[in-house]
Amino acid sequence: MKKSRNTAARTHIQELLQQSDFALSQTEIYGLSEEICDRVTTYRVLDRLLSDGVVHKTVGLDGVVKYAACRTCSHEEEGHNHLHRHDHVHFNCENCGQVTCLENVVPEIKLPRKYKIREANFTVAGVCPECS
Amino acid sequence: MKKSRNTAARTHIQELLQQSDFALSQTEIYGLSEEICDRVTTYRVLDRLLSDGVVHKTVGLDGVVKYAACRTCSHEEEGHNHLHRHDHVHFNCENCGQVTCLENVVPEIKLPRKYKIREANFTVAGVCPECS
DNA sequence: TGCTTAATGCAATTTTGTTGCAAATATAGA
DNA sequence: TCTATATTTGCAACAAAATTGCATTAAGCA
Repeated sequence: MKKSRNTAARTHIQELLQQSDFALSQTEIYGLSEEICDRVTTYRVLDRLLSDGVVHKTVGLDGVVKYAACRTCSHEEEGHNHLHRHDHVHFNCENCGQVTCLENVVPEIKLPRKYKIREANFTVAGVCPECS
Repeated sequence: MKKSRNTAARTHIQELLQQSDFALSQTEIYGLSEEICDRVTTYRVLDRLLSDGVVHKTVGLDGVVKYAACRTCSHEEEGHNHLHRHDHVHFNCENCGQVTCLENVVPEIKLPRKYKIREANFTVAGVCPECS
C-alpha cells in the first residue's frame, strides 16, 4: 500500500471525521473547512483517506454519501492483504438527518454460494433516540 | 391511497422494470425509453410507481439510486395501512455493474432499543455468479 | 538542500435531480 | 359519447454534486 502524503487539508479533514460523532458528507466537510482548501480538494482527500483505510463511506437512502472514521471496523486477513470490513449498520435519522455508525450492530447474512462479497452497506432509516 | 393515472410513459416504464432481471437507474430507464417521454417525466413516473408500491428503490455503494419491480416484497399490516418492506439484500456486481434483488436474503438485525426503523437498504458489493 | 512526484487550486464541464408553468390527456360523471 | 377537471407531460431554466485537465505548489526522500 503506497502511502499518501500528509498535508494540511488531509490532517484537517481526518481530524474532523475522527472528532465527529456522525458521518459527514463532502458538502458538510467542505462547509466545516471553508478556508482550509478548495472544494475539489476535499473530494480528493476523501478518496485518499478511503483508500488508506482510515475512513469508510456509507450511502444514505437519499443517495447522499457520507464518510466516517474507522473505529472498530474489523480487519480480516485475506492472503497478504488486509480486508477492511464495514458491515456494521448505519442509522439515518429522518428527523435530524444525522447518520450514525452502530459499530456493534452487524447483520448476519447468508448469500447463495458463488456470490463473492467484497464490501457492504447496511443502512436503516427511522427516528433516532435523540429525536423520539 | 389516491390512485395515479395510467399513461403511456407509466405503462412503458413499469413494464421495463417488470421485465428486467436487474434494478435500473433513472438514466438507464431513460436510455431504454428514449422516445417515449421526457427525462423529467421518467423521474416523475418513478416517483409515482414508488408511492403506488409497485416498485422499490435501492442505493448502490456509489450512491446511484436504482429501481426494481416489487415481486416478493413482504407486506405487513400496521394499523390500517399496508407496510411494504424491502429489506432484502441487493447485490452490486463490481464487474458487470448489475444490481440484483436477492429476494430471499433478508438480514436479521437487532437495533438498540429506542431506534425506530421505518425503512432499510442493504447492499452488498462483490462479484456475481455470472462474472466469477 | 535539492529533486521528484504527489497534492492543490482554478476554471470549465458533466451528470444528476428539481421547479414553474402552459399545454395535453386520462378518467369520472353527465 | 361527450364534457369537466385534475393529473400528467414537455420544455426551459435552474441547482447541486461530482469530475477533469493543467499549471503551480509543496511533502518527504536521498
